[in-house]
Amino acid sequence: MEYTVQQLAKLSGVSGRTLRYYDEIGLLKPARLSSSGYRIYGQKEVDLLQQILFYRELEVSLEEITSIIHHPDFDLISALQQHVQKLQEKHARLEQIISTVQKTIENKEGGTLMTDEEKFEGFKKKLINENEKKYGKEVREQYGDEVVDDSNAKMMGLSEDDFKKMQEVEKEFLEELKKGYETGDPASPEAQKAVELHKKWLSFTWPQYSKEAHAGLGDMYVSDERFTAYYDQHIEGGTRFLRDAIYVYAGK
Amino acid sequence: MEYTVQQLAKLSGVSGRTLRYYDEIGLLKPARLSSSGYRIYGQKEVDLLQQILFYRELEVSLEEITSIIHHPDFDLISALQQHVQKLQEKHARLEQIISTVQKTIENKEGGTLMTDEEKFEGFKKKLINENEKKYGKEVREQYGDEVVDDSNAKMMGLSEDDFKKMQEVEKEFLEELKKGYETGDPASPEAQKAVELHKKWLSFTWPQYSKEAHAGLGDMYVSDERFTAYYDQHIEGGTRFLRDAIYVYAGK
DNA sequence: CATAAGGCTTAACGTAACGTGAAGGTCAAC
DNA sequence: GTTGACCTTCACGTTACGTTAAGCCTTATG
Repeated sequence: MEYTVQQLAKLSGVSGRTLRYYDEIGLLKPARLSSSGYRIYGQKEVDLLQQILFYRELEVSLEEITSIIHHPDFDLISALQQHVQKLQEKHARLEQIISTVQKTIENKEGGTLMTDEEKFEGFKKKLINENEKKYGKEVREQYGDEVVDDSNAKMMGLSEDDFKKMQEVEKEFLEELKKGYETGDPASPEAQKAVELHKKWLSFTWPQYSKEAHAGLGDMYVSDERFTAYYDQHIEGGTRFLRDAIYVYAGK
Repeated sequence: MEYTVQQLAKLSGVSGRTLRYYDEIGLLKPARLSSSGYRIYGQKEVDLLQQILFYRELEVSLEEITSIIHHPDFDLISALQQHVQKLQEKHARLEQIISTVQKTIENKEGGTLMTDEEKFEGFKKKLINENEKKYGKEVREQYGDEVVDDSNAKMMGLSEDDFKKMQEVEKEFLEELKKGYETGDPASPEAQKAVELHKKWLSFTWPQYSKEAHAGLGDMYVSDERFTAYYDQHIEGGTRFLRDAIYVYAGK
């Protein structure tokens, strides 16, 4: 059986362009040319194309396929074994990616589809989770388990009403921090008022307040990129300024 | 914090070229240019880049990322859902490919390392598995479990000697089919002899023969691409011809 | 026999996401 | 003042083809 480009294309499912390309790069040349220059493929070429498509399925590059096809002494097995390993890694990675995308969707959906009540619940839990994960260890080491657990318990125990109040206080605090920052002086009345608002904000979740702990928290803010990012998002350099203001407040 | 190209590159792990490219396509523009034309990135750009890299991790195209980043009203969720579907298809496909590669390795290894006995065993088991997976359901529905199970049992029970005989009969059958096909007539003596050889071949594994079942098998051959590919590989259009010949033989 | 439809050819540009020089300006340090 | 490390803008290379474009060949039909 002999085939022209289009016939072989239909037979094999690849495009005519692909066959011409394979000819161009020397991967699969037609058996002969017709008198008018048409490419004519024979049985051998059909079989070869099957082989090529097989390796292509395996995501082997055409360059490698050319090697495999043209050098029968090519170490096929170890090449395939390496290949299967790469595929498995890719497979695992894809799994990871899919689950991340799904989680992202869940979160985003949560933001648009959940009731305010549910949102509130989810938010609180998430906050505690994140705090636990990122700072739990550090804080536990410095202040002991009781403080952390109490803080979490208190946060979970917050009513939605209190939570809203807490958010309002935070907003007030950020505004005052900005005013203070503009004076450039951590000891300015504005900066000190900001620190007091910060203290008020903390009392929503802190079991008991101490100036030392407050100052320590300021240090953590500065040294931890997540907090730095959070406060600097509102005021560039605000984190350091807040720490300095807390130092003044705590008389440190 | 302000960064030049190279500094942000080190910070984020991408190349300088990548940052210039992102500037070029409007995905991430620097906060400003220095007096000498250097790109200067600020905190906002660092955060944005983080977002971009996050979506890139999820294999979202830069074009889509641009949409997501620049249009807050972009339908993120359905975009991500479509995306996750694509990823899952890719995932399933990869699985398929991996199993194909592994089978190939097995075969190649078998070809060089296994004894003839083992080769023979593996081949039979593999055949049964594949038949079961692809046609088991169909055949079971049509002829009942007993026929299938008996057929499998019989094939497993074949001696190496019988198996070789079976292969010889198949070869004879294919040759006769070709002769019949060349006459163009399914009722020709050659074609009918081919059908008889096919019957003989079947009896190696079929518990009992019936003309109805034989004719049904002919239909399945034609409707199932795997069989079509197998028979047409030897004789183009041979599958349909075989079915027609079986019809004649069965008086259908 | 002319013409139209469809298949064939080569040539050459387009794609995605950058890598890799080349040619030349800028900046901090010695 | 001169290295050397950075920065800039071109601009071509990469992979495996897709997509016109211009023009020749073959076959069917009026």
